[in-house]
Amino acid sequence: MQTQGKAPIGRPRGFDPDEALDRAMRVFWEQGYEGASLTDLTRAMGISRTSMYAAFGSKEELFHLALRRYNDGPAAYVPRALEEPVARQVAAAFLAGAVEATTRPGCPAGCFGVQGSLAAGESGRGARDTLAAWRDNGVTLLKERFQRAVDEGDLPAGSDPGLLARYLMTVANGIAVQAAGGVARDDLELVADLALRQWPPA
Amino acid sequence: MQTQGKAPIGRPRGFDPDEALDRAMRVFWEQGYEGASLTDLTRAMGISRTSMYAAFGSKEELFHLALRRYNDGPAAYVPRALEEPVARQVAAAFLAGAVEATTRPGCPAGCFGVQGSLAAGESGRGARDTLAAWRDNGVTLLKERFQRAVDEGDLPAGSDPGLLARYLMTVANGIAVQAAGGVARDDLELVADLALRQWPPA
DNA sequence: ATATTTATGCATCGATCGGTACAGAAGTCG
DNA sequence: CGACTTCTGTACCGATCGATGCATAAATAT
Repeated sequence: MQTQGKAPIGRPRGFDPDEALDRAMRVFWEQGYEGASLTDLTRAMGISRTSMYAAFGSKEELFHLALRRYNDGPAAYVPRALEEPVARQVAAAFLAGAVEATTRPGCPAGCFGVQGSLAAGESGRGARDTLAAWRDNGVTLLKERFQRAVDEGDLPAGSDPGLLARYLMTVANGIAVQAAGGVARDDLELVADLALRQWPPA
Repeated sequence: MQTQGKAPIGRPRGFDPDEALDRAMRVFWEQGYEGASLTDLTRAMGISRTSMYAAFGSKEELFHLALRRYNDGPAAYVPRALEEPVARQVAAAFLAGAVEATTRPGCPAGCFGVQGSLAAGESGRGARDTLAAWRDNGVTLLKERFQRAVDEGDLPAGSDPGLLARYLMTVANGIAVQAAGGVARDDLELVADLALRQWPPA
């Protein structure tokens, strides 16, 4: 057997789907779901409308794939933060990651998961709800991690894991809004530090 | 002289501009600048396209007027908070107002000043920049108030008014994003309380 | 070789976008 | 009463929206 696995039937693609998806992610990130037209997207992706539809299905499916790519790429700081040994470090890594991801030099300012579709007309409801669910999933992950921290004793017994998780996500989302408005990374790092000053003592 | 001032020349308006602007504000609030079509807007306002353009100029001018109306209405908690006697009460009133305004039962969830236009395509850049400037103005107002608080001694001498202002606006914006995603008022009130737990002692 | 399968480029679809021209309606002026 | 001014409803503008039909190109399969 040949592990190469090459030679798919039919005419081969003239572009790299990963690269194209990456470009699309950036356009959605910068302009939002409704603000990104098919013309904007395909121009950035370097392919025709036909090729986009053949490869990704539709604008909304492309958006979903772009979100997954964002989740696995720029937002990968979330699962990494969850792996920190104690709750306080989880919180610090989470906010530091949020600041870093929303003020990355070569990328659009802000968070895909926020400005990708926060408010929308009829056509953007799907994207909006998808992002809301994505953010809420982040809260759930943090909550479960902090519950574990309570069990392990690195959070006081009286702590409310759900509230701490919600609080962190709120600050991170606020950082995303500030970043989208052009606030500098240094300023947001100070904000993140301040937000952690009230963190429950270990 | 007659203080009545009535009898403007020409055919009188068949609608109340204030009421119409209020309806438009809600549509922008709920759907964002780009997500709100002229059809959506005029239907909610109860007038024709022609009447809207005659009275308000354009979609973008209507948006600006809607922002002013939001600023003077749902966002009036900001200047009220600034009038609190000491910094801590200013901060508490500001966040409490943010929670109240973004989770008001009869109004769209979230903040007009955030979701009205956070990311946008070419056509929505004006609206986006206008909102970013509006938010930044809020930071400036808070900063000046906290500078005064330092001078008056109800904030420690080493405090950074700009940082405290930026922090509060960040939390408020995060609350707005959470609210837009459907998080309940009670939960956000707890988040606001937690955000203030580290406030510098008087 | 021919058939089959898939991708591409071009042209275009109907719908909707923001914005207006125009005629008539509804008032105040003289 | 007209004359003038302003507002309203209809019908429509060119542009753009997301999405496709179709002929052709480029690969494998037989």
